[in-house]
Amino acid sequence: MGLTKTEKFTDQQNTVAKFAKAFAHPARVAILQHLFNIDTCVCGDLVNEIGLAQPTISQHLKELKQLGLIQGNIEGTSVCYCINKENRNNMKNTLLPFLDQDLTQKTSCC
Amino acid sequence: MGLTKTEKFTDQQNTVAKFAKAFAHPARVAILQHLFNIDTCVCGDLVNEIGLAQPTISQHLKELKQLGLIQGNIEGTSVCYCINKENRNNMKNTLLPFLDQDLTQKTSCC
DNA sequence: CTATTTAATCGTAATATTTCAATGAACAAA
DNA sequence: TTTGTTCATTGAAATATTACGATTAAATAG
Repeated sequence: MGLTKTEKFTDQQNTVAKFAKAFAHPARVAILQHLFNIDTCVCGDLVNEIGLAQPTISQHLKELKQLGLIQGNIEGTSVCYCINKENRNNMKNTLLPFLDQDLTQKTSCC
Repeated sequence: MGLTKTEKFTDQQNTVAKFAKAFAHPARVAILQHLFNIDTCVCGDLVNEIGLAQPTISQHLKELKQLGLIQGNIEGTSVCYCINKENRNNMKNTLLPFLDQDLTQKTSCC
């Protein structure tokens, strides 16, 4: 137990959940927000920006990278991260229809 | 450790993360989707719909209820669940601006 | 009152996540 | 070469999440 029964759900449902997990932690929200906001790419100043230890930030970056939402380029001793626009659009296109459904015609029974 | 350092983040970031957690599991995605889709309220047939044990579904429902996204009414021996539209709009208004940011003018350095 | 039905709760096991100190690897600067 | 900087990885501890059997609680049916 403690293990999600992925096979019980549709691909759609698993994909939505997977993308939602990306920003289901405030540190990853902060990282993404930072990368959204700046024009020029960020490097390790994320560690200063957010107040967590360097390995912690590194781990969150790894998860976002594995999801494909960000990518990193080595630049000398530092690493430059930025949004992967294509995958980010993917996420948008997956999540927006789920979030944005029109419920005005639905009757609330409770 | 193992505990999110909420105090390091802004209220906005914590709120986004909190709402994202709501559908960061495919079972909760399935529950929400089901409640979005039907006009009349659902009850315990969520257990049949999704293939998980009754206590497991009950637990996911509890989380969604605690977030305020759904509400339940007792109807005889069964319980009727439906979306709480106000809080659902709250979630929408919190998450959409985050997801839907325009990045076309941002330069990708990598 | 006694089943029966439905769903919440309890208890517990398994797995996942979050965090960081310590270490390592790659590069730059002295 | 040695030293310092930057970041990834490892290892471990703490906490959280997921899942379900067993039980309980509440309403209904007979």
